[in-house]
Amino acid sequence: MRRKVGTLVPLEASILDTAFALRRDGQDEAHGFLLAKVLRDSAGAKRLTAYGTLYRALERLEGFGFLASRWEDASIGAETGRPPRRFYRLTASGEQALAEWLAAATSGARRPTGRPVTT
Amino acid sequence: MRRKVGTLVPLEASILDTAFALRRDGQDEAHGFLLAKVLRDSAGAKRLTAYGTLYRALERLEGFGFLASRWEDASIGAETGRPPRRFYRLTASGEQALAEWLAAATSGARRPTGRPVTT
DNA sequence: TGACATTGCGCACATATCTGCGTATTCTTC
DNA sequence: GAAGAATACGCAGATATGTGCGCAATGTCA
Repeated sequence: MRRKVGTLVPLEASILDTAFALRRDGQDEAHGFLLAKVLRDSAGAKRLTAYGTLYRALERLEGFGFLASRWEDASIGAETGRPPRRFYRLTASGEQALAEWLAAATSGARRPTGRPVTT
Repeated sequence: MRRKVGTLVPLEASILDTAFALRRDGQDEAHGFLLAKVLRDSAGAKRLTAYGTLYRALERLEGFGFLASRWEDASIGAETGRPPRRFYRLTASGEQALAEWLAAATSGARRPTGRPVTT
């Protein structure tokens, strides 16, 4: 898809947007699986059918410094029989990148998810 | 299937047998997923298609005191992105139960897995 | 031996993360 | 504007464990 440097691809913008919305609702951190669910529900539905896509996007966003991640306290995962979760948090530059993307989007192209942009 | 009290069902015997064989090969402990693979390979193939079945059998065996389990050091699971593993170890009474089952099996009925009984 | 109760077993799915591979889309360059 | 390069996306599968549900197999009792 060849990214224009310094730009977000729509999925990345959706992720940052979702992380932003979750934080506004008191959820400072969210793991990939949760983000996937929220995205799937809120977005025009069929968005993000594959998890691999999301996890790779999260990796990219962390690489850009737009998200920061930490592993869930490992001792929790055991005993629950649940895989360990990786929590992502929106960074200041991530927030800025989102704002810029939204600004660019309103002045022309398409909007992030298909759902109402964070009000 | 209604178990005759104090008896092992074939799957349980297969598990204990496999755990015994693995220990003989230097593997003191094994997690469910590994046991499933070994069972699937060694047994007459089609055995144990469902993991749920195995995990429930492991639970039973632990309840009987024939297996003891411990969770893998939790910090390992994170960073690898792999679910935490639960390691099972054959206990003395488990070994005895297996021996009794084998004795009962040779004097009449079917053998554990379909594969050669631990030589 | 036949009826009934018990329970093991298989199937499907949930929880989380990640990798490989091929396709499709986008950007850049001529 | 078209050709080519870069890469995001979807699909499939691996790694581990667990639960819910219904059928089938087994043991017990009359």
